[in-house]
Amino acid sequence: MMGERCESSRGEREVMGTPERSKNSQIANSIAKFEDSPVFSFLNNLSPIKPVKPVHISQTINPLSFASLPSVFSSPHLASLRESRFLRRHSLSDPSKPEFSSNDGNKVDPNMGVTMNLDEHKESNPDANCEKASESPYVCSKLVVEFAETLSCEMDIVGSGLSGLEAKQVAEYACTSSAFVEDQRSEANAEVLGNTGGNCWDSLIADSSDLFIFESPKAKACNESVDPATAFYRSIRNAIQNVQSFGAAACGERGNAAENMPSQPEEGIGMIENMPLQNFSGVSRGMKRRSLVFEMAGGHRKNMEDGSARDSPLLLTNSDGNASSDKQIARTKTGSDCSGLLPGIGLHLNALAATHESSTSGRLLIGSSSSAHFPPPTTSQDLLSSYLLESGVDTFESLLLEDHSRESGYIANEDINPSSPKKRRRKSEQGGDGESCKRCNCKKSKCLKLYCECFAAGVYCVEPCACIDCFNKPVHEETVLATRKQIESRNPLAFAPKVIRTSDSVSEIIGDDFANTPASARHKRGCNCKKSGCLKKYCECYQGGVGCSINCRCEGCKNAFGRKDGSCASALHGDVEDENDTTEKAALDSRSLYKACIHDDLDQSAPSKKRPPRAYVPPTSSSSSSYSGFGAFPPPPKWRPHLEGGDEMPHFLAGGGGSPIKASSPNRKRVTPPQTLTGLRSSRKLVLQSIPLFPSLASNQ
DNA sequence: GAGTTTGAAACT
DNA sequence: CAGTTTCAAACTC
Repeated sequence: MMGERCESSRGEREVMGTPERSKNSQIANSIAKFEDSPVFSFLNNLSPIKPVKPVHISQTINPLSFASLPSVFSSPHLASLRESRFLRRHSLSDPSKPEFSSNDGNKVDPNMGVTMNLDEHKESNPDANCEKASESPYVCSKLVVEFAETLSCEMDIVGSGLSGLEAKQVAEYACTSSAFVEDQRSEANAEVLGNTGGNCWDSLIADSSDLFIFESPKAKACNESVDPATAFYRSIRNAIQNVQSFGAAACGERGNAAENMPSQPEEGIGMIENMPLQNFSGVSRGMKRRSLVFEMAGGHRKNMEDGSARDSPLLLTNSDGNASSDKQIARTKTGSDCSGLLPGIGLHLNALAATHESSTSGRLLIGSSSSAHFPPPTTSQDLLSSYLLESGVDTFESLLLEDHSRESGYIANEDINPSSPKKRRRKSEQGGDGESCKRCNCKKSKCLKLYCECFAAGVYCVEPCACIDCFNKPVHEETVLATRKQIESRNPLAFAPKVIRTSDSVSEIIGDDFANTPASARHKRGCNCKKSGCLKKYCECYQGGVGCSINCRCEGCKNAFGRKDGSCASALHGDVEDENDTTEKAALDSRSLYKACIHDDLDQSAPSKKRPPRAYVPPTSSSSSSYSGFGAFPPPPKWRPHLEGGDEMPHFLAGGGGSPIKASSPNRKRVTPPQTLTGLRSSRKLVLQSIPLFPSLASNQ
């Protein structure tokens, strides 16, 4: 019967491996099926295996709910990485392997939502000690693989330190080491264990190692291993620990790290054990946030890993039998989240942010701002993240102003359910984090056009949306994807942020001559305003908080952040000759906004009578630590209006130069290559260099 | 809350 | 490619 279970689960996983057919619901169903099955009940009664609350597969835009997917923008490189990883992991858990032919009845499907007590398992398995010898290095090697792959992905995206190739080589090295250990492990199993039990345990680890809270004696034995993979892993871990210690020390005012470390030594060790992976995964998680939404298709494979292994409630307790909390589950999720990177332009931009961040700060990207779904900083790595944030390095997200401004309302604030769209809007405009409360109000577009802010932002509509006949929901995934694809075919940058802006705070931190960066350099394209004078939020430039540039075709531009003609934003200096009250108000707003922004770092309350454009809401003091990464409301960027006009534009947005993306701008808005990029510093160059990672839509079709 | 204005997006 | 229509947000009253 147990063998059948293994077979069954394998078959199911193979099905799940088919992207088109692997869905969250299937995962949920499979988990539920297992838990509801008599077999599960039987196991539950006979063994220390305990059910764990299944992970809820919600329909919200929870990044953990949606696997990343190879959307049309998915990077081939990453895809290959993911693929190789997938295959490797799959083979490791291949039931056809000798250990899977075990007659032992204690086989447990990796996909099952169970908690397994390691000690109990060992007791039931007289060869556990032998298994310890063979398995530990394997586990470590798995970690090495996970980490190295994560590193590869991260480095690939970040573009700093190691090149993608180098990182990949690291990953390959790790894989080689892993294979070596795997071979040894197999031999050991064959020699010592033969066909006896406990081998499904190996498969469990193979499939779920990244999820395990694993600090059993085996893991400790792992630390004693001398295999190169383990050594590699250890060195990396130590390095990161050092950084974390540094971060914790630097965050002394927030409480020392020790205070925030778990009281349970085991837990603490486990945390450290998992730190490297988690830290990277933190970054990736944040990055994933935005694009997860439409990534269903590509997420299937990931679902197989994430859903069946990582996101499954499968847990291993440590030797003390301490059940790991859900929190730990989240922490233990590995950095393989990189698979979720770069699914779409938004993601790429997230990656850009990260690139910019790492390249400018010269620091390894460790940790990220915590997600709203994640616990507040209570661990050393969280402290480190906080440190980074407080150091002004909180701006992976800050680059994504437009994304922020749009997305911030869609993901994080699901607790607001105003009675009417306008109330909702008003409420969002009045609330402290009001900007994050926006929801769409579409009536005719079915939320399948760029008119819909949710759709345009790459997120599903959520309940608080007041849209009518909305199709922008997970249940209409195929429609959404098809529509999105269609739109992207028309304009590959349709879902790109309308305004790209680097982080002022970062610039300040790194000493960038911020004033030398024209606001227009961040334009995706210019506005086309006729009547608003670019002084109202009708104007995308104004709304985005950047000045107009020659890319704009606006008439009578009075953009407070920089006029098209390149003149300084006179509105900011009070010399605007307003033609009417409206424009005057706008100018006042702009002044207020400017004041608010320039004092942002000191006083994060906007003194303006009206709320500034939502993209510029000064962050609350707590936002940096509580806001959730890219998709979920990045702390409003610390910014200043850019007073210089100009016509610089990122390469990739310009659609020229080395970018594979040709922006066929609707309305034929000029999307021209920058005439000069002299103002771009090295960090920005790195950002641009990473753009070619975005495969054009055409290349994927 | 209803109605108007606006400009992006979509369409022809 | 230019003109027109549609659309939903922004805005006003």
